[in-house]
Amino acid sequence: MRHLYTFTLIAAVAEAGSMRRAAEDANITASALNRRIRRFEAEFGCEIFERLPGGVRLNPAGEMILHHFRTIRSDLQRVQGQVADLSGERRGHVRVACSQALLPYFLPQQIARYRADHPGVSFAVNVRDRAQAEAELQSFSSDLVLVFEPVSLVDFEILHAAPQRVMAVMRADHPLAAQPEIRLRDVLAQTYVLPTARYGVRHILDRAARRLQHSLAPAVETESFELIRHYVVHERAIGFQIPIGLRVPAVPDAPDALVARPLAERDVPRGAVFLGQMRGRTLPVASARFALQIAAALAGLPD
Amino acid sequence: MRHLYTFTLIAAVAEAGSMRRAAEDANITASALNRRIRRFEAEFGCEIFERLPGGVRLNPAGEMILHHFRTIRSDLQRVQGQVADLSGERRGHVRVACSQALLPYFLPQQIARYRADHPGVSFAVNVRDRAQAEAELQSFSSDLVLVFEPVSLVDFEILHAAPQRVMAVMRADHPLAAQPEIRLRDVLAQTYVLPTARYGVRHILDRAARRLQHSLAPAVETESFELIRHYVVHERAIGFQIPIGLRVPAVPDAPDALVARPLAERDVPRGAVFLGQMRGRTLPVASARFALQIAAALAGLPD
DNA sequence: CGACCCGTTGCCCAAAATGCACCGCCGGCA
DNA sequence: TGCCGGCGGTGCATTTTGGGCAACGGGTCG
Repeated sequence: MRHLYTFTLIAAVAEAGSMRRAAEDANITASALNRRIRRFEAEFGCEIFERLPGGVRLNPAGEMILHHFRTIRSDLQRVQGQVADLSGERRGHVRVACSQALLPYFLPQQIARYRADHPGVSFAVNVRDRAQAEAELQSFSSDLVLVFEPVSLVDFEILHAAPQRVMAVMRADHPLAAQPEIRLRDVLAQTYVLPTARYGVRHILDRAARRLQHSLAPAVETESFELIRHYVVHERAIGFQIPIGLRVPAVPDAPDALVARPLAERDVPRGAVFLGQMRGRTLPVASARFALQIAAALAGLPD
Repeated sequence: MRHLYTFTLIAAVAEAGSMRRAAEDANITASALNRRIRRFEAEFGCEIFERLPGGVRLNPAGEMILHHFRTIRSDLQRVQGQVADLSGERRGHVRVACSQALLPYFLPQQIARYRADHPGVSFAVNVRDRAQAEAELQSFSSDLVLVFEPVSLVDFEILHAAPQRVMAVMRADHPLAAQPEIRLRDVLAQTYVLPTARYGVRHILDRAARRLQHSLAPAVETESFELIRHYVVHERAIGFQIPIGLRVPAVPDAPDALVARPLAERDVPRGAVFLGQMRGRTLPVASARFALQIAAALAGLPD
């Protein structure tokens, strides 16, 4: 929208850290940009940037302005969505940030189901770790977040929480695969593969290991759960994942097939997948409806 | 602010019901205004006015836009207030809509007390009946509402409720003045003066009378509680008011002095003065602090 | 000290917004 | 029925706004 152009530029400058760089990105000259910002500051009543040698940085007032901007922009999009909705178009766009575990099965299925009813609604799905996901909400970059074990819950309004046990993933012919439930100390004696500290699974395992006076020594540490999953086939190691990210047969049909066994709950407490939005925000219709569907689906999960 | 000019014009057109009249008020020509609105509609994606012979009217989409505008305008003012606050100026403006009963004693005292600490904060006080007050909140024309017995409570977020008995007001030499508590049927046998149906006191009395299979027949019906108060001196009638709007001696010092006696609670249930704001809105600092003070003062009221 | 990048400003011109005159339309009224 | 007045909308000349360009002063870094 035309009337938000100045705010867009302010956001660009804040991100770039320099007017000249932001001006290049926005395809205008630095002088024009500079004058827009100076004019806004005059109107608003105070400067919103600290001028430093080498660039600019938002001051506290500027931070507030930027937040205000993001609020009204998302609010305007919501209004536009509602208007489209009342003219019967039922269009919209849903932006979701989620943990890796939601990618292979859960989200594709849910999105497809939603789009079967509402083909006019498009989706943007971004993979984010726990901390990034919450930042996405605060900056209004995502409407919904679906994440295992969120970090701070500041500005995070919980729409639903689905408990998830941590599962050990291994080849069917792995020595531990015979047990229906696996003790953590048995895992520690084996070769195992872990996600990095940014992820909820690792966080839970770290705490559990600390309680056993152990520290974790993974053979491989990675950001990719897909790598974990494939790696355990090659080295007969143990990987970890939560049920929502798994679809493996209880009875394997081949020795190199994957099996998943829950970790004993007395060793490793269950975590939860949280569905959340920005606190206090009114979601666009499409996002709100999708959130309802997700919440229902999470509630219907086994376990 | 410059970037809200179009919205301001839209609001003016919506209020005036005609572009030409709104253009005159805004000191621009009708053509300029018309083009602004047409351009906005093109940008926004749909028309926001119904074109009628004789003028225009907001359609549902336009109503949403107007509400959006009022939201962001008030939000921007809040941000400006916060910015001023963090630079230590402690300025602000508080807009209160209230019932008549709050005018003579309660609000003047509270405002004076607040301004003693924060002389930079100014106030706007408007008298509104119960329904108008709630409309003021919805249109962001007032920050706070202080009203006896609100009507619908739609979008009305209750910050505090202070119970208030209905008091009968009369001359000290009135026959009923001897009783410490007055029965409604005794009142009905006398001459009495009532506020109109818009006011909470009347509403409560109407219901109470209906329970006694009576209907109210006031000698005088008026919108002004001040008139009621002065009238009962002249005709020895009975008036009504709530304690917060009264400051009369328990023991009168002259036969034409006013006395107030509570109506028996088994006849007339107590009502409440509600302090409220627009639901979900974040108030400017000054308004929020003032609301806290008012809530504390209401909580400390006798009875 | 020079090279470089930064924010900022004066000058000039293009683009956007406005004012003015005018059109077609519709309801009210003689 | 035809005229009048008010309405929203449009073409055109004009004014205002905003952007591009070049240059300045100030700061850092090599």
